[in-house]
Amino acid sequence: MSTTPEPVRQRRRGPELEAALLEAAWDELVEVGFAKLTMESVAARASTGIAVLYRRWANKAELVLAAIDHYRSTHPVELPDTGTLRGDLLAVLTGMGEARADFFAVAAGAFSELRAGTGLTPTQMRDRVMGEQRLARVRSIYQRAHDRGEIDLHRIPAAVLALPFDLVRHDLLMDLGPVSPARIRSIVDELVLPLVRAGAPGADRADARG
Amino acid sequence: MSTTPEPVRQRRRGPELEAALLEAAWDELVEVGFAKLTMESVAARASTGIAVLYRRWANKAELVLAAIDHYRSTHPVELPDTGTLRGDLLAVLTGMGEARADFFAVAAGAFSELRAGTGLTPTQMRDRVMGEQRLARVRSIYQRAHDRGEIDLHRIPAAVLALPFDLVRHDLLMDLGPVSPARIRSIVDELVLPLVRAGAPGADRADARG
DNA sequence: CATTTAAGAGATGAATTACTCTCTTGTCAG
DNA sequence: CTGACAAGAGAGTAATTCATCTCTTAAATG
Repeated sequence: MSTTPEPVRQRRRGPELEAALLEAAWDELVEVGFAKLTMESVAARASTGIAVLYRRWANKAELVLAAIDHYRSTHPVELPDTGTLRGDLLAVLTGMGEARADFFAVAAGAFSELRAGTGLTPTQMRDRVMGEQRLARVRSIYQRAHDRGEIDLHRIPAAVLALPFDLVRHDLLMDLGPVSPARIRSIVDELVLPLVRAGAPGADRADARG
Repeated sequence: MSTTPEPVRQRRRGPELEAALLEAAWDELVEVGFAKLTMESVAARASTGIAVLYRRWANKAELVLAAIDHYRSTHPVELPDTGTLRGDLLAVLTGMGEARADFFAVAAGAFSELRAGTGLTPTQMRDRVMGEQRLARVRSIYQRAHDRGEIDLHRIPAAVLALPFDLVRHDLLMDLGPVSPARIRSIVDELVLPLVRAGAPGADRADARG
């Protein structure tokens, strides 16, 4: 009976509190957007006071930037391994559409105001918000397809490799909502696969074989 | 000597004044963005008072929306006729990159704040700002190529036709600046043309001819 | 247990700004 | 020439909100 008296924590502290603050800020961004987000609305949503926010971030722009970073790093796009290039592309684009729908809606809305608040150039701002990875992380998908002999990587233009991700990003920005499975299948089957197969091993004039 | 005394107009009126107001608002949008644009800054730039603005537009959101409309309709994307699909695409994409660089930078920045101010949904907002044309206007380029026998229009997926414009739009949104000629050539020569030729007249298995 | 740190709560200052109202005067219609 | 309309100029209001500061008290540290 004399076990630890279970310390009913009444106050969050450190990383736990910080995560709660950033999530509150993110939720405010999604619901009301950058302009209508106030330090008080974030503090109220996190059930705390604005002093707690200013103790960590110098101003609204810094807080929002940190909230965007936090969301991106806690909601990564999964890199699948299905065994085929087509399967990998369908999976990663679907994951990207889901994991990044809110992200692009928020980032697009806060972009120019954040620039004004931080003094960064458009390019700096984009790299800061997007994580400046772009093609880098997904390259492994193409590398595996190359190793399997599905494609000849060094014969495929970079524009082709970036194409599916550019288009999903485009759709996310234009619709500010999820990308339909039909659209993803169209991108893969009608655009990417025909283009990569034009440069597939032994496919220079592939059809001339028959 | 008794010619008309050349009425030195001291006050702009009607359409002339309205155009000056909308251009002043647009310039403010480009220079300082939506958040930092104030009714007073627009009025000052147009050398008038804010009452003149409120006599025409009920609030800041309406003014900005009108300024965006005005810019789009006074800066249309040229639809060239060069005689070849490749030439037409290069020309129209170049024109789009130039005529729409500022446009996307401004529209992206004002988007979410405008939504809050007007109460429109994201899709309504997009159609309002973009003019909901998208593919419609440029279809004539493909139609002419079809009539010349360059392509077989009804065998080409819609995603292929939209591709170049989606990508230029993507680049404009991501870089918030002009699209390089090299990138446009890459889009046309490495992506669009290989895809449309896959569906060109008598090209099902074209290379089997040789 | 004593000490330090920071969380919770909120009052306050200062600046910005959307929007209204007033008044004078130039411009157009009849 | 006259009357209606709106441009030009600006004062003023009301609300919002970023940011600072104070004070009490819970929780971590040794």
